[in-house]
Amino acid sequence: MQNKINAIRSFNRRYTNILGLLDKDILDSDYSLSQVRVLHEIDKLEQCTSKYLSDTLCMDSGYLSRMLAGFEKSGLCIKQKSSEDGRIYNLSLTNKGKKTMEVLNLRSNEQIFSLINPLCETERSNLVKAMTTIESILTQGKNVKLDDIRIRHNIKPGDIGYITYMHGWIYRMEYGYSTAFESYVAQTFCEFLSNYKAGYDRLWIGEHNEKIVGSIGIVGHKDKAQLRWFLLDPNYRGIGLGKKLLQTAVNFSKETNYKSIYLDTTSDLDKALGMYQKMGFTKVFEKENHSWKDDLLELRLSMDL
Amino acid sequence: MQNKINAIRSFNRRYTNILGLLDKDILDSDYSLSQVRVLHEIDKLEQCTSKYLSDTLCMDSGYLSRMLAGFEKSGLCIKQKSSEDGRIYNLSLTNKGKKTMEVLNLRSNEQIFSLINPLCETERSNLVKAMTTIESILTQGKNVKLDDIRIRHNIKPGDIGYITYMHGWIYRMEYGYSTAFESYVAQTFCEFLSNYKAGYDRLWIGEHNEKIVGSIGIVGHKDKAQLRWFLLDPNYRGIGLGKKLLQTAVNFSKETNYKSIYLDTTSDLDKALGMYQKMGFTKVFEKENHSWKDDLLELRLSMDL
DNA sequence: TAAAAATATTTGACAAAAGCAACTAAATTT
DNA sequence: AAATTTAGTTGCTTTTGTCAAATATTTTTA
Repeated sequence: MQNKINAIRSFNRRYTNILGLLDKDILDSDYSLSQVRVLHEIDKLEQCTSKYLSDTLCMDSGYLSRMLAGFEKSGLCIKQKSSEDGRIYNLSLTNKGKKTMEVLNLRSNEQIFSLINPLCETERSNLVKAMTTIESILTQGKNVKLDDIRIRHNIKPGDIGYITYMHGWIYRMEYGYSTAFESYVAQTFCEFLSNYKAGYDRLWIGEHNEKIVGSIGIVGHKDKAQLRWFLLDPNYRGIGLGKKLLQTAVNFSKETNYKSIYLDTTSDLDKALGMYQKMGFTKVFEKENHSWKDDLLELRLSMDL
Repeated sequence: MQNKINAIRSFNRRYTNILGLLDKDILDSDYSLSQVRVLHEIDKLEQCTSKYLSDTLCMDSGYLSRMLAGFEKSGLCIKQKSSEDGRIYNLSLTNKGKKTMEVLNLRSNEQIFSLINPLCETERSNLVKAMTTIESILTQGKNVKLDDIRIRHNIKPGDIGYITYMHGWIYRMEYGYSTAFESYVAQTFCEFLSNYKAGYDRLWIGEHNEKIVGSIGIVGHKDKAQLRWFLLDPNYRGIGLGKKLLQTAVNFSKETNYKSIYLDTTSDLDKALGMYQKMGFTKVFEKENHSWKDDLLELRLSMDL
């Protein structure tokens, strides 16, 4: 634990410096960092109040009041007394305010550009993935919407390994599975890729800012489609991504004229089980399997298409 | 590119808030954030100067001068005129200053603890890994020392997939290899794990804050040891990690009484090639291989033990 | 239903933080 | 030896942020 705390503190110190450097530039403009943060919030929200700002940005309300008065005086912002509650003033940017934000955004974009410009494409991507990971963990997946997730089905270098890795840590964390399970997953991917037939086999990958957060696949066996590798990063559950992936795979199976679709799963994956059943899958048989964990029932579910 | 910039800006905004919350607490102490940052730097460095502080922390030298005078007055810090350069004053903490830092560190640790306490162990680990990734990318691997890297050889869930993933993106980035290569790597791991004999086969993993940054393995074939999966995260090169991993694998092979050690590599991995030759490996044969890329020579190197 | 409590915002007074520019003293370059 | 550069200091100023009290409105309570 102490090692982790030290690593986090080290990161925080470094990142404080980086943010400081980025903020320095903003200060070249006529606005201070706090002012820009406030303007950004007003711009983002339709219904913004002073209370909201002081809460989310942790600013003194008196300080804010004066700042907002300043914005109003310089024509960036207008205050409108709420019709429902006379204590509240709704804040919004004027056209001038919006233009100002555009300029500030442009400058900020340029800044970030020059930060990541020296990096190669892979590094940039890894950087953004890591940031996305941090955000998703610290916000526990809130603030992510289904539309933010892109689903693709071209397989790129790194995908297979990363999805195997996800199977490893997620099944370990949630169900206590051993390395043997991950090895089994790797095996299934080896088979998948060596027998891969475009148009009949497919792997879908759900990505948030290029970071893989979910997967599902279809493997053809004559007229039957096998559903595999259905997995969601725990911080991306509850937004409908699982349903969307499942639907995508089922739709593909229908379009490809498979007669039925089946999948093997285990008794402890109750959440996924419910999703399968809702989609129309029914149990075909069950048997015991102790490869990855004790007391495990292996189930086969199937659905006619 | 714009997507990445937006993601980074989103992260920066969120992290500004998080750091702000953490800093709030520090301000409960008698010291301001800037003061704590300065004290921390003086504590960290043996030879610290005002110039260094104003450069690294981006602070006004006049402001710093006064702050340092304050520290001296309250007995936290002493200034000593340099014997080599009369303009320079070396800064160091007094015992009182060190004790103050201890208290501040303790408080900061508690703060971070309460930040990550609600998370589960895997999330904490993933958080730290992501932070380590960001630091390593933005500092291009500077500031990492060999001692920071831990080498282990127990295989944990996620390891196999992650190392496969690393092979995928690194060989893609550096040599343009296709997904076929990653699939081949996955295949080798499947074989490795299904034939695994403790004491004869081994996989070493180099970790920085639990993030995998390098690997190497030995697979036994009767009296010959095969060296495999030698890989370094690009941002962790040049610190001697490659040499250490290679040495570890060679030592193990000697101790296990293998008569010789061999490896297969390709002509384009010139850096690794040099390392192998320095270690005593010599070329046995070469042949063409176009599986992963055009115009590739496959080489076998070997060394008697 | 009127008084009390809570909430959103404003205002005044003030202190701390930060920045700029001119300045000293030592070292380096010309 | 004079000019320039560098490290750090000092005086002055502005900006930023805080605290407490005040105002206006709404909600709760008796």
